[in-house]
Formats: sequence, C-alpha cells, structure tokens
Amino acid sequence: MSLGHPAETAPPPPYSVYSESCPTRLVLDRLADKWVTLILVRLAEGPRRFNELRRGIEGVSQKVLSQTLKRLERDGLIVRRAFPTVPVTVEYSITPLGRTLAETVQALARWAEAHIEAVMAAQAAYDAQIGAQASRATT
Amino acid sequence: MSLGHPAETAPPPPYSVYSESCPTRLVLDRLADKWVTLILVRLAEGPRRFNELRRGIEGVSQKVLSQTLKRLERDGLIVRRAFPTVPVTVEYSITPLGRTLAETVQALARWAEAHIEAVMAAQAAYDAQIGAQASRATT
DNA sequence: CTGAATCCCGAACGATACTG
DNA sequence: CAGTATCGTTCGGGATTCAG
Repeated sequence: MSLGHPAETAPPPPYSVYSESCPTRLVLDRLADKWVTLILVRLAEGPRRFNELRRGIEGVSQKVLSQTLKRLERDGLIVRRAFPTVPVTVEYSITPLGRTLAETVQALARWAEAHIEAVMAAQAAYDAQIGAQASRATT
Repeated sequence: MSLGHPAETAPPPPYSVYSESCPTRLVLDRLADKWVTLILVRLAEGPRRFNELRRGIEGVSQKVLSQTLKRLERDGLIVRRAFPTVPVTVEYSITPLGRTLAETVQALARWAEAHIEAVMAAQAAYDAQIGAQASRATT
C-alpha cells in the first residue's frame, strides 16, 4: 500500500489562483473577457446560431465573437454543430460543464444590474472629491 | 393623477448587460480584469497593505496593481487609508458593497480551481481533434 | 450564413527611474 | 513603503475583404 499505483487517490493538487504558474489562472483569464460572460448566459438560455448571438450581444464584432466561441469550445464549455444546409447553419449550445459555470457568471451579471447605481454613485462621489482636491491644489 | 409627479415610483430601469449603452456593461468590463477578482478575494479576507497585496498576488506589476486599486476605490468597492507614519503606511480594505461582489467572484475562483482539470482535458481532446483534422487535410 | 484573413490603431502592459 | 512618470513594446480588437 505504500508504493506502486500512485493513481487512484492522488493527493488533491493545491490549485490556487494566486500562483502565477497555476493553470487555474488560465481559466480566470479566460473569464476575464468582456464577452465570455454574456455569451455563456445567452447560451444557457438555449442554443443559438451565430448571427443570432451576434445580434443578441450588442457591440461584439464578428471577429471577436468567432474567436471567443472557438476558445469556449476548446475549453469544453460550449458545443458547435454545423448543419450541411445551404447556406450552412451553425448552432452553438452549452455543455453540462459550461452550464455550471454559466450559473456562476450569471450571478455576476445580476450583481452588475443590481448594484450599478451604487457603483455610479460611488464614482460620482469619488470624482467630486478628486475635483475638490485638484482645485485646492491649484489655489 | 394622470400626469405630473412621475418620480416616486419610477418604472424599474431596464438595465441589461446586453445593451451596448447600458452602464452595467461598464461594471462587467471592470470585472473582466485578470486582477480584480484576485484583489477582491484577497481583501475580503482582511485589510492588506500595498506591497502585501503585491506579494500575495503573483505576477501583478506594481503599476497595474496601483491602477486597479484606484479604479476599485473609485467604484466604491474598496477603501484606501493612509497613515502618516515614516515611511508612509497604506492599508486597503473592502467595503460592504465590495464584499457582496467578492462573494460572487469568489465563486468564480472556486469554479476555476474545481473544474480546471475538466477544462484542461477538454482542451487536450480538442487539440488532438484539430491535429487529426490538420494531418488529414495535408494527406 | 458563417466564418477566415488582412490591415491597422489605440489601449494596455512591463521595465525603469524618480519622488515623498 | 507606496506610489507617479515616462518610454517602448506588445496585443487585443474594429473595419474590411474574401471564401466555403
């Protein structure tokens, strides 16, 4: 029992997002993308076609949407299915893994919508304070 | 009753992260930052000094950390306190508002640490598939 | 319709040096 | 210790064009 087959119950790897070399950093960096959150939440609602997504997410360019979808597919978070119609039809849908993440990022979007006013108020107060300091400095 | 004072019970503003012009986009964009998540979670653990944060978050440069902290302070998510010691001591701490967000982003970090292996497996499978397609194309 | 490829610019970042 | 300032560089991302 002391040596040999080390697989089975390997010690839980000490993944930490605070280690620069930790692969979890890659995941966080992936999520640190303007569009990933929006795409995941959209696809969590149901399958979408390319231009359907594009229209539903204002401001995203075709290039960036394409790139982002490809990365998400590579990460196993979404699935791409092409139908040999004319013209070709492509449908994106979320995977079970992606769905678990979508629920988390959805909370982020909800937080943003819920606390936006508090944030904007804080910004206004901060800017006013800075403005006061600036004029005091020039006086 | 038909016209006049429209204030009181204004219709709930239809904030949506999917509208390009919606201010919630700004918040999402702010969160879409490699370091914001890490900083917020760190400060949720307790107050930290500047270089303490810097050391605790591998890979962040002093410049970027400074910028990010300033933005977070402006958003009302963290508070900066300077003590007139020699040399000067600065302490950053999280606000109640920031704490509500920290709990959400903490879920993200936990997701990353929990599902990193599934993601890496998906990436490997995807890359193998692409490699197969590539060699098939050249054949 | 769904992308891939190209060009191009501004924002962001790292490194360094300097200040209080 | 806790930043700010400047510089040089990289890189993401928008607009456009081409292809299956």
